[in-house]
Parts: sequence; C-alpha cells; structure tokens
Amino acid sequence: MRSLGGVERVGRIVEVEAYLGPHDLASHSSRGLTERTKVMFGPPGHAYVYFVYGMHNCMNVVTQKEGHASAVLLRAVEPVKNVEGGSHGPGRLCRAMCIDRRLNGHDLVSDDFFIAESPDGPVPIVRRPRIGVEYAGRWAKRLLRFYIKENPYVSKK
DNA sequence: TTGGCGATTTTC
DNA sequence: AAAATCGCCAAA
Repeated sequence: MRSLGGVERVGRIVEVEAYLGPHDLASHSSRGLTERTKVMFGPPGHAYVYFVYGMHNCMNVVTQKEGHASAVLLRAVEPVKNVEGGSHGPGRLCRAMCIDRRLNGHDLVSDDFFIAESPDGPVPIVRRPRIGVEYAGRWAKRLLRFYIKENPYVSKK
C-alpha cells in the first residue's frame, strides 16, 4: 500500500525476484557498500529504490538483517485499488504506485507505505531464472524469480 | 574527471 | 531491433 496526496494505491504482489547478497553477482550489493547500495546493507523492512536506464525506478524490500545486503525486487502487482496505467514490470509498478527515489530507505512499516500479508491462503508459485541479469554468469541461471502461477498481471517472457 | 553501462520500457 | 536517457561507479 502506498498513500500519497490522500490517495491510497493498493496492489497485490504477484511477481518478485530475490537478490541474495554480495556473493550474488547479479545483485547490486556485489559491488560492495556504496552510496547507492547502502540501504541494502542496512536493516530489513526498508525500501531500496533505485533509478535505472535514465527513466525508471525499481523497488526492493531489504529482507535480511543488517550487513547481509539481500533484497527482494518487486516486479509486478495486481491492481487492487487506485492502480492504473499498467503495473507489470518493475518500472511500471513503481510508476503506477507512485514510488520513486525519494522513498529510498523508507521504513516499510509506515502509515503511508507498507506491505501486508495477503488475505489469500497459499497460492501456487512458479520459479524461473531472473530477468535482465545475463551479465551475472552462473548466477543468472539460478531460479530466483517467483510468481503466482497463471496470474495475468505477471510480466511477460 | 570521464566513459561505459544498466535488476527497463517503448517505439520503429 | 534499437532508442531513450542519466546516475552510478570503476578506472585513470
């Protein structure tokens, strides 16, 4: 859930990718602790939002305790409330949910920005290799992309 | 200080 | 298939 200007935008997360830590050559944290990646090295439960290709924002959730530098990239959400213009794909998700670099480092246990447990029970999950990380050698082959089976809002490919 | 390139998307 | 577009970061 993202609240901005009195508008609450709600999406159901249907696709994610895991980035394990500095040993994971596909992860930004493999470059070590830099100005850009410092949030990843920080405490869990915070948003790591970065800007790529000169035009897109991507959002991650820091997942492991301080120093581990692992995170989960949110790749697609199913629109639930006030989500318009397409929300499949990391960049489009951020655009639709009004998430940008100003939220980098933001606590995800906040009134205006948080993730809650789904009211759904267990759902079937598909595992695939991550997208757009061909440079990472063998790490590109790891099955670290997860999405809800047959959900129409999962990104293509 | 500089140049190559990117966890993407859109258009030709 | 290739452009759009700019901040990050390694190298000089």
